[in-house]
Amino acid sequence: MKFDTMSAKFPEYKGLDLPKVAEEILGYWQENNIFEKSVSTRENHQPFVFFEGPPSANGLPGVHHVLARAIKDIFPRYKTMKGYQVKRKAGWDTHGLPIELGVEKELGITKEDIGKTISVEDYNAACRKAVMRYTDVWNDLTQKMGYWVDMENPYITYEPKYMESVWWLLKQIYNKQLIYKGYTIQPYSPKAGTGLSSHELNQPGTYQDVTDTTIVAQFKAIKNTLPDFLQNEGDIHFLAWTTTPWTLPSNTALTVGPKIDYVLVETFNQYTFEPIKVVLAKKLVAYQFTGRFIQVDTDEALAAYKPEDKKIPYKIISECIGKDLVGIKYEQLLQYALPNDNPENAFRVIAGDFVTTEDGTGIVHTAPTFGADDALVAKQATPEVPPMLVKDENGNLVPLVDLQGKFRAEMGEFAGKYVKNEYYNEGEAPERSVDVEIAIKLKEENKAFKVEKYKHSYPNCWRTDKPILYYPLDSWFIKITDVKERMFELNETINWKPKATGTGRFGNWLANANDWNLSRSRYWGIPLPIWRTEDGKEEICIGSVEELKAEMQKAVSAGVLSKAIFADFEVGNNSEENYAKIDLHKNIVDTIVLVSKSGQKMFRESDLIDVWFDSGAMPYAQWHYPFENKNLIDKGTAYPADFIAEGVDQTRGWFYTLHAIATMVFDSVAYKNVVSNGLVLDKNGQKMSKRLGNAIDPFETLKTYGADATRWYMIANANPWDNLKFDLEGIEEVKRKFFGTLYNTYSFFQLYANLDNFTYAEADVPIQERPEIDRWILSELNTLIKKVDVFYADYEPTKVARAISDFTQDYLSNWYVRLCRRRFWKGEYGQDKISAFQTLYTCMVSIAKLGAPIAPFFMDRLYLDLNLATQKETFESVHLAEFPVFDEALVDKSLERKMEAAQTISSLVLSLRAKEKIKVRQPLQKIMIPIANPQQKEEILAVSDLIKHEVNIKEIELLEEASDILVKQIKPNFKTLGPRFGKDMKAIAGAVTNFSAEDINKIEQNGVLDIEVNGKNLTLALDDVEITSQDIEGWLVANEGSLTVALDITITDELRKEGIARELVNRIQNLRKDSGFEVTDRIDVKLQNDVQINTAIIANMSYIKAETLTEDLEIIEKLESGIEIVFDDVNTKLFIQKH
RNA sequence: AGUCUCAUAGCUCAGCUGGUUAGAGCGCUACACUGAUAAUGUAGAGGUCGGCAGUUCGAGUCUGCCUGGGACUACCA
Repeated sequence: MKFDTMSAKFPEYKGLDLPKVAEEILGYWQENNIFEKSVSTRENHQPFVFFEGPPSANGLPGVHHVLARAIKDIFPRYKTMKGYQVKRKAGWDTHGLPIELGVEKELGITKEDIGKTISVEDYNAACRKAVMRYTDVWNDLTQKMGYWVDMENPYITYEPKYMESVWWLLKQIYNKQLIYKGYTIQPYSPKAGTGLSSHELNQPGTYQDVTDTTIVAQFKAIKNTLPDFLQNEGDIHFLAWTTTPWTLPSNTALTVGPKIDYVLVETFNQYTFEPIKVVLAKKLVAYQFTGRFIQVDTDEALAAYKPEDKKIPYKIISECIGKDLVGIKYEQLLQYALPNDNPENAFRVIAGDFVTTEDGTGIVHTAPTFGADDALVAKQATPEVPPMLVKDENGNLVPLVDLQGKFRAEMGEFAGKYVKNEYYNEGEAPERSVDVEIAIKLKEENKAFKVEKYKHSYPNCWRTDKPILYYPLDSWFIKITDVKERMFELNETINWKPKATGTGRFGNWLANANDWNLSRSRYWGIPLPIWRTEDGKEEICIGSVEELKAEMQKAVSAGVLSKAIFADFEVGNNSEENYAKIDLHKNIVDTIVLVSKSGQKMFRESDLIDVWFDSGAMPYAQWHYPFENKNLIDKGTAYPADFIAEGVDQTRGWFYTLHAIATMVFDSVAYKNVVSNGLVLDKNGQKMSKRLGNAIDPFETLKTYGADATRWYMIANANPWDNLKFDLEGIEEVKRKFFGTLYNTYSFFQLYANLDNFTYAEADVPIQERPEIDRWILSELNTLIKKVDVFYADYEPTKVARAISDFTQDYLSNWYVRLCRRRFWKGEYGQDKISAFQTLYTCMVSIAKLGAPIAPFFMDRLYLDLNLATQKETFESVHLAEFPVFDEALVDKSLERKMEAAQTISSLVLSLRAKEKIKVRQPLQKIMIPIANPQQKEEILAVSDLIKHEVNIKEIELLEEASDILVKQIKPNFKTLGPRFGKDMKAIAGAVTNFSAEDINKIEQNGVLDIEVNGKNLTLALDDVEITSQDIEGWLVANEGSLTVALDITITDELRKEGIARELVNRIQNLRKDSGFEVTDRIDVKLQNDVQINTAIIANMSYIKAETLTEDLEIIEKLESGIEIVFDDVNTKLFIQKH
């Protein structure tokens, strides 16, 4: 495509084809490097920093990416137009479990095969290849949707430079002593021998209903630790329920809800029939004492119980709250082992907020080795409750269950048994599971209050289909708990859109943040750069390739490493060639053995770093900081981000990791403004998914509707943070209503501007010399510019789109152009016409600029087309142009009000005409409008010509308020009266509504009126009431708000003739058009004689001729050719021909 | 289960610090207009503002509870 700059015409189009516009403009951008220029022309301008959250190229893009990326695109474009330089580096997230799982599926292998049937090297190579599979598709979408991001030099998380920066960051955190290795309870599959990520746990079908043996166990309190009020009650047992009896030997605490009510109940054990006193939540007494139990009130009833009785009596003897129980110690239930550390702190009652009274007993059996909540609550207790960990053969602390899921040797008769029967091989499982055996044992020892089967949902390993175990695993953590307060503080300075996500979801999350588990026992990711001696006493964290080389050198010298790798890597050489020589992935760095200070071998900790750390590191790693581009970060030119945007689902993902790393390493925010966008649902509000078949293909959509309509629809329809119900019909509507209107406006302009050779060659018509309506639309335009600028600056794109489209449709098209049509095609090419052209041109150029960030292709087309003929600006693209500047001098609020009044009045008159079935073509004599004050009078007079023309009436009569033909109505002003009179409001409202015409007159004239309500005297000011003229006696009246219009519907003979003349003009114009005449052709007209029209024609001859460019008009007795014309009582024939 | 979020006309959405008659567009019906015409105008139908309580002279708007949709986190004796 060519843009012929010498042409002086505005291009003409056959129709609106948005996809074609997008395609052409995209080609234009590419040919002329517009994107590059949008950055390079802003060299040395203030930077506006944007971070691109990296998508994974492993999956295909969906429509939701179009929304997310439209938002990411809008603000950088806006800021560019505002003069900022906005660099936008694309990025790819290349590591992580989804990629690994995808590769495993493709290769038909499982995790266990890695390192066996396939080398880690080959496996990683497969991942590397797989992850960039769809980059072409992504690049294609990026271009077609008009997303400007630098895809030439993206950051890629698997590149050595990126990984080196990640290591550096991690080392900074390590040096601040925020990294430690510790246990955490994780889902673990004993059969697969691996921990499961939450992602794996969320696979469909993971949770299944299983029936387990559950036990309500009796834990015997130690007497001297009981509070006073329980001292004299004899033996007391706590009741605690478990669905996993095999964890009972690992019990080290009981947890109660501090605010929950508990009771002491006296009764008998149903298995041993021994008398017992038990503690449980008050709410759950009825739930536990079912079946054979019966409540009694007296000690006698209790005492009367005999073991052979069918019913077992129970009696509530005292009550307390959970807090009162905290600190009580109890005897260990199953004494096989003691915790290795601080056993004296075990076996006591602690408090936990997670305790509920939904089921069980309200007292939770707590085994910190096998439950995440348990571990947490045990840790929070003072002193800490130790987990049941014992020393193994090597002196390491381990739980009572080994990694195969078997009880350890300490477990006596249970030793060597699997804790779940499902873990045995087919046919090898014993008849009684460990759970059942424990139940029997407890029953015999008077330690089981109740044993029963219970059905609940429990997660199974998606690979082995066996139940998972919650098991403590070794992991590396970042001590977020140490920095969360600072994170919370820094978060307060971030501008979140919407606010609630920041203060609510994110803020709350920060306030209760747990330590960040960095470890992933996978293969394809950034390895933890920590090497450790076997005893774990010495370790080193590596923060650069340079450091690693130095350490390897030491290791070689010490003889623990045979040969240092990366030998030909030159330290300090940041060239791509140099970095191409190294690879920091697991398969490589695991071969490196380092030497400790004391001369021992150190091996790399085998885990990888959580991929979320990768993405949170991008502000620095994308620049290979601090090894290169140090100033970009240190001087703040590329950090922190002014703006980022992603889906709400990233709140605890990317938004979090960015924030965490920035806080820990730089004590800074990573971003100042963040927009979190909602989901894209289908038109019924269902989540889009391939499975449901309701997913929309983004390419299809862009191809059908074009990027502009799609983007405009997505942005205008709902706030970015609300979920979008995506409906193709909505795009269709946007196309028709907004782009169609704008296109029509342009076509209209183009048609007449080209006819008159308007090229904006003349000097601007001074604003004072432009007609009222021009000044009005320019005033509205500037009001719009101001609003839009504020909305963009405030990250409110939806408000921007709606404001622009309201202006375009309501003000520009439906009012300005409609009322001004004649000015464009009638009369001389003089000042008025030039003013009209200039005004409309200005409006359209401004709309192009204002809307360019949202509809980048169409607005550029519009801008270029307008500019083509005028050469007013030298920019090659609207995106290189400057954002319109608000000119306060052009804003005339009073004029805006006047025009609004004109519109309201016109619409009232039109509605009256419609009611009376008097068509607008029939002129009427006058309307009357009551006015409240001189200002209103002046305002209506200013636009009276417009009104007269618009509704086809001859005169407007303004009625002063004193006029007695007005019927007035009065209403109280609640806003002023309410606060003053409170409870008396109702009475006052009643009184005011019942005011007589006399009362109304009085308050109007005196400005005040004294009234008496509820025996109180009070004074009403004019402000306290609203007076409107509701009616004019004997006239046809309509009103809206405070405006009232009365219409004179008498049609005089003269008016009737004029109506006929107008009707004829209309028919002639239609015929001209149907005959295909040019707008400028002059014609001759012949009309057949009709009694009705002759006098009308004669009376309005010059008018008819002027309107229709008629040279000769003849009335002929009998017209042979010509078309028949019938209206009202008229029946004639019409013939026209070129003069 | 917890945290957050949403709920206004058949559909998509406005509704400012509470002010008495809740708006717009689309769609539907009827009528009009016709040198922007695959547009436009006017009128009509269509709402217990998710439900229940409370605060208030007054609640779509503030508070609490409940119901339903969604997101995230967790998976619990």
